[in-house]
Amino acid sequence: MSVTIHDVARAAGVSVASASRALSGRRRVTPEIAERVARAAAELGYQPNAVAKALRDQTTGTIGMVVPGIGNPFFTTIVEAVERELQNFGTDLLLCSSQSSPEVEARRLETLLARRVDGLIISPCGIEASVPAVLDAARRVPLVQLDRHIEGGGADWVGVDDEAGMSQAVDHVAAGGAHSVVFVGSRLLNSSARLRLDGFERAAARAGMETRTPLLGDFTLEWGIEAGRRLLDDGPLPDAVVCGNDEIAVGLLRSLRTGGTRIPEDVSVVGFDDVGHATMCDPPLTTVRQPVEEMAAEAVRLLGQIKAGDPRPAQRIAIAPSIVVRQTSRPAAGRETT
Amino acid sequence: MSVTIHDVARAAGVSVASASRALSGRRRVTPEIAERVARAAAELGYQPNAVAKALRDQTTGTIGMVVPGIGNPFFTTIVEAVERELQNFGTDLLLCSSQSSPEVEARRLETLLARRVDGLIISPCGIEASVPAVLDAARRVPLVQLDRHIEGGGADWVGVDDEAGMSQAVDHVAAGGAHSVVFVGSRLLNSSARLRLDGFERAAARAGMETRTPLLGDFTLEWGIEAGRRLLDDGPLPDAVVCGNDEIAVGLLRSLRTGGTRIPEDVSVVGFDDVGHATMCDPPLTTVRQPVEEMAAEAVRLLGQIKAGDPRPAQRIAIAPSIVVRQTSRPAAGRETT
DNA sequence: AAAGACTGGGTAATCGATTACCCGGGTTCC
DNA sequence: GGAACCCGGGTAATCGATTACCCAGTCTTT
Repeated sequence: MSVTIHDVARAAGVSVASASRALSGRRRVTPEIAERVARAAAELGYQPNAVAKALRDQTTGTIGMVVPGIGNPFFTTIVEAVERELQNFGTDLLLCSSQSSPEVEARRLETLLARRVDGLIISPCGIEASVPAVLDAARRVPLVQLDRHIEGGGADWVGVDDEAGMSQAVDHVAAGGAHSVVFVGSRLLNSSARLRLDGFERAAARAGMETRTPLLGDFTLEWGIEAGRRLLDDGPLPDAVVCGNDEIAVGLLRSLRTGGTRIPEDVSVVGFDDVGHATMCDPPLTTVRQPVEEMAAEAVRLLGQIKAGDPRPAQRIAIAPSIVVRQTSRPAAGRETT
Repeated sequence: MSVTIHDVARAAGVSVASASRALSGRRRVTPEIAERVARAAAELGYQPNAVAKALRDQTTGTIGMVVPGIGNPFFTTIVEAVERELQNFGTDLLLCSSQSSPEVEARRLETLLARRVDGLIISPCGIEASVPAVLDAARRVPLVQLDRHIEGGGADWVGVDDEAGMSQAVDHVAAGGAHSVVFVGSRLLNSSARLRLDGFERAAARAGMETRTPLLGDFTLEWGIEAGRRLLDDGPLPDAVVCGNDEIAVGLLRSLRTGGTRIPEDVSVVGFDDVGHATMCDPPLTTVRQPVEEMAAEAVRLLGQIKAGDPRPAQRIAIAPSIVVRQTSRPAAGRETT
């Protein structure tokens, strides 16, 4: 059994109230008592019970975070960013994975709420399927959606302007001389998948580029590799491929190159996210960078502003991404017709 | 304010004791009361407060896990495996990153203990630096070390037999005809780094192979790339390179190949861990597989056996790894002298 | 010098769920 | 018919930290 404030008080020969005051410093005590309590606490190795404190204070000092999975490096970087950001507030992170399943997601939200987290940050795995669980949670505790979001405006959101990002990607390959472009992304179950495809299609139309039916699978390396093979099989390659995320782009790169395609001479490839290893694939990947630190900071800031139960209009904060040009795309200078 | 069991009891017109009994089923109540309580709970949307329950029961239903970082894919897979394993027990995981810093690690352990986790799983970031924090934590709560461990036998451990793994790696390249081999690993701050180097050196000596001074950096892709460049600069390449983990191996592969080296014709490369993308790099990586699921299951099982404060000799469970041969190493058949 | 303000101490209520303990009414058994 | 038991209900203690509230002593102020 561990040592409580009663033990400390007894050892110091004072009441629990004095012990608590001496330790928290929230009311003056005589130096004499402060000293005795401090010594007793140190000798006994007293460590306050956070559970009891949480019950009494009605606040746990934790926020819950639910992401589709930590296998995807984009989510691990955003989790790390959120964790760093929360450290400034002495708040701990309870991390859960929904394993891209709306049922698991709903269960995880339930247990986080039962544990009385002070707030929630979630990247919902489904655009429609996650609606009830997310809205229900948002009604009970401050909640912000980060990166992905549900349809409708029921809950706050911080993320990137997918439309603007896709515009940059498409305009960039167009400036590099591409006339035809194809999109390789994920099935349209979540908001990122949907908005990036939409953004791509609008941008391609605006740029007057020729497109084909998009290839939609998962946001994984495996699907990128598979999609590359399909492109090779399906006859003449497009001038450019714009991908829904970097995992797909890296996989695609790999299978196009093993198929003998030169990147970027034959085909330009652009990713999305700018995860760590985008710089380290071969050749280094041109991609649309998500300002992860800024998004995390903004999400935490917004979370702090929300007062539970306050019927305030939901905010949507879309941060502008920027393209970072590396070596999988032809530069604007080298304009050549195919 | 959220709905408590008192609200449910009042709505159902019974005492809190009856409400609690009806909901938990831990003592019989009349069907009449059971029914009324169930209806009241459903109507009010009652959800038990896990904080209050934890305080009363002296158990939180959570275990804490501390890993050096979730950027390293090996740790994300092992975290996922542990999470899956714990689900079977209705236990939640509180995940923390030590950011490879013993100070951060000690702080994280403190806050997990303050939150009264029922147990701890840790992969200590330092072999010596983590000793006090780990032993102190182990004294207060069931604790098992997973993968990495501190020196001495002060706390239980589940991991892989690094020595055996390295033997397999070295014997495999030797069987493929290699006469010289170099080790590329991490600086010797943690147990994995140290034991893998030791294992490598003993195995190389036993196999009668020529070695050079090992290259030691970090367990990262970046270091693998850098180490590859150094090998290329330092004159004639060895017949084989054995790496401390897969990240290093993948990076090394990349820079050796861009330097014009053929893999595995000129140099065999072997990794360690068998993380997901080892199959998907180019060419697919020969590596020593860690049985992550089994390790996670064993760690959870062991954790369940430990009774806090029970002075029981610490156990060390080393699971045998096995090499998985892919295409970065010459097969035993193709024996050729260089 | 008396009244009021201030200081620093202690007692006990509080947070919410569980459960030890008690009690009254109905059965059972001799 | 009366003692012993069982069953199912309620009251209140418990977990540990914080703090509202109270009180005694001291300091100010007029």
